[in-house]
Amino acid sequence: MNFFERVYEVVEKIPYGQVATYGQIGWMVSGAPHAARTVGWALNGLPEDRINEVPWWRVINAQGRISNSRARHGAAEQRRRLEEEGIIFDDTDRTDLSVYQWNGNTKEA
DNA sequence: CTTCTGACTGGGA
DNA sequence: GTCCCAGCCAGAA
Repeated sequence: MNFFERVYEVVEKIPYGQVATYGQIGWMVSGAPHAARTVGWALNGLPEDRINEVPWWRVINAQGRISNSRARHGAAEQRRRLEEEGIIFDDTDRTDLSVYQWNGNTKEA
């Protein structure tokens, strides 16, 4: 299993209405505290056919903001999807991680 | 093998 | 609060 696939699997486990940070994903898949960049890079290589099955839009940075400005789909679409899930954005386009951040557990919150 | 880059992060200005 | 700089991991050239 490649690092990419592991990232995708973890992202797929993010529950509806919740988000996870790149650093969090990185720690879960590789155990490295600073693998966040690699996670973003992995999602950057996310195949188009997996766009609909991997909730990449639930992955944001540690600041609670969207960093995918350079991504293909853009931050606008990501924000729109998150808002549809009930996630509220601040005036500075930030979310409250203390409320929406995924605890890493798929079974119980 | 070495070098570069990236949807990040944290600290300092 | 925002902006800029240096460091981290994993893959591609």
